[in-house]
Amino acid sequence: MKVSELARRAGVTAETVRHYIRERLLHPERHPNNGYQLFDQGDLERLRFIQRARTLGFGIAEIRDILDHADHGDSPCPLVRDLLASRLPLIRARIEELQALASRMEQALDAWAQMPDGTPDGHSLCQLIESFPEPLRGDDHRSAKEMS
Amino acid sequence: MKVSELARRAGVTAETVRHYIRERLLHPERHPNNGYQLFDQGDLERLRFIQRARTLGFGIAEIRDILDHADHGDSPCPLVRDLLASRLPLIRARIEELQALASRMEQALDAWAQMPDGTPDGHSLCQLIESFPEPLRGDDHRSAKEMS
DNA sequence: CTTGACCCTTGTGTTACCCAAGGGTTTTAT
DNA sequence: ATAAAACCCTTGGGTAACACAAGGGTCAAG
Repeated sequence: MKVSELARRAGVTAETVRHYIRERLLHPERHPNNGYQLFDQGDLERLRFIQRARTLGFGIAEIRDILDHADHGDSPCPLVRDLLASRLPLIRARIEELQALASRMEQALDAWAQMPDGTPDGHSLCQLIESFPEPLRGDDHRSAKEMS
Repeated sequence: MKVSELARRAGVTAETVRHYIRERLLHPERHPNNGYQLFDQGDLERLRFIQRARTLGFGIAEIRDILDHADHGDSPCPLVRDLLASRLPLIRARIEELQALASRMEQALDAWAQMPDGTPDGHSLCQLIESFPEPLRGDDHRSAKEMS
């Protein structure tokens, strides 16, 4: 099958497939005449594996490592376990950040009721935001547009 | 004060300050002789405002809008409220995604105990990942490295 | 007067794709 | 058979919010 069909069967875009090829996660054959990239059932399974790994939070470089191990006949499972174990706490931390963020937002919206939103007097930009505590240091945010 | 001092007082790097200048969130004066960027107390407050807005999940473009409104004498509060209200559900959705992700990861690590991780037989890459349900469509992930 | 500590601008890298352009190929419909 | 639709290829640029390095000017202290 060709790019678009593989993509359709896996439920991704053709661009995504081509991206994975560029990143060497997939190694399709080439039709000798026209240079088209050709995939078989194994590639479809491989792509589905990639998708599952992505939902588990693995990055492309990590998936490439996993696949390379497997391609060389080594079991990638211990690698996967370590990656999973090391990332889990980060995810938990991220969840807490976002929960704190959501709380602040709700708090802000709730507080809106008893605050005037008149024109700023030259000192205040927006009472609502200005009344929040200072970030105090530490990586926070990196959250908004990421979510599309 | 100059870039580094402003940065230090606000608890960010000088690079971040320069980035905000490039993005027109800050408009420092220039020392006529050497071209150094000079900030005053108002800029420090402005930078702190930006930090708080960032922890509330606002993007730089949105903060620029907010600041521009205020600079023109308009109250940015209604704008802020709308932005907050429209982003909150996205954040909640993102939290649920990550919680599901964490659950899958824990489930995977727990299941590890009763699974052999022998060399793949040519069909299985990693039982653990392959045994997961297919993504089934829908934007998931975008989570790992984002969290540094 | 020479370090060392800053300052400036510009350019590159990060993540996982999306999208457009320009140009060949294959399939389909007339 | 042929023309248009549909798909293929590669290359290059864009996204968010900075970090970092290079190359070069400036300034305060010893």
